[in-house]
Amino acid sequence: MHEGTLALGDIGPFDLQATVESGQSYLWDRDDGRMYEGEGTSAGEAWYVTVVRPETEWALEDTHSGPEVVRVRQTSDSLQWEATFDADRTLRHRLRLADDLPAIRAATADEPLLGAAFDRYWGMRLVRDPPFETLISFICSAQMRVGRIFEMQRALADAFGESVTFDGDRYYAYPGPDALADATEAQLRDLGLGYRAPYVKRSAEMVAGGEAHPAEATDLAYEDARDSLTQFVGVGEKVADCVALFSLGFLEAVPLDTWIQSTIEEYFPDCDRGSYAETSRAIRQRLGDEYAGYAQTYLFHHLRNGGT
DNA sequence: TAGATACCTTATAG
DNA sequence: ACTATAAGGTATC
Repeated sequence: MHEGTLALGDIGPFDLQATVESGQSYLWDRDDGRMYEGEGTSAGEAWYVTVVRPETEWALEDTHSGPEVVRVRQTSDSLQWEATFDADRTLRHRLRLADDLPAIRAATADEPLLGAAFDRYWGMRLVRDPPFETLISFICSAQMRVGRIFEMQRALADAFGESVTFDGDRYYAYPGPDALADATEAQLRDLGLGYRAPYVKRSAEMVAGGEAHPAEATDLAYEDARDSLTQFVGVGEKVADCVALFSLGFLEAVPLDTWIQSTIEEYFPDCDRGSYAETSRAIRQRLGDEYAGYAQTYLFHHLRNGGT
């Protein structure tokens, strides 16, 4: 068992529950099994656990080959973790612990609604999840409630993921491209994916067959990256923006989901330009260009939890 | 190119 | 109980 502690004094403002339960990542589970039961459910100092493949996140180094388990919880003054490997760098990377939150907030728009969102969830970070996992989980997110999206990813991992034991318990890694490409549409539908089942299978086949990989968009200019990501089946502009923002590090990406669209109607009506691309540009500029995606994520979480 | 419609499944409102 | 509606949309026509 590896373990470690990250002092909040070094990291800066951080909110673990908001970060992993706000609907940007569907790859973490609360250890008490009460993942995503709403705001009122106190996460307290609950542990959150996920299975990672360090070699896919650290392509340049690290020789780990199999899946590894890491769990983390937030205490009054630190982030505490336990894992099957040395998870320090992985956590810093995936939870974007190096982000300078005060500087990011200062660089976004001085709007009352946004200020309320920042105040309410101050410390929430964007995540940096692996590209394939993000691609598939957001294909699944279409017309789905956040709580059910978590369930679907859990079902996918349980059905097709590689297992690994940690501290006496069995965990399942997120299935890779090959596993999902080999799954039948019927199997995926049985997990409750509905019409998203063939999308998941076909996109997995594209990656497994070497035809394309979501990570390839990383080096493109933002809008080119978004366009490139829509080549995957089941990926339109909104899901492409989610992959760009929550995985590839395009912090200016603003996924135009139903919540943000209604927010635009109510608070920023002049930003509604008809098309996705033009409205996207307008709201991005309004929220603060380079960190507009951070602003979007705070707004989304705030509004979805009843904020006005 | 812009607009309308079908699509799986589940939960909640009426 | 039963139907309508909506849920972090996309593909197709």
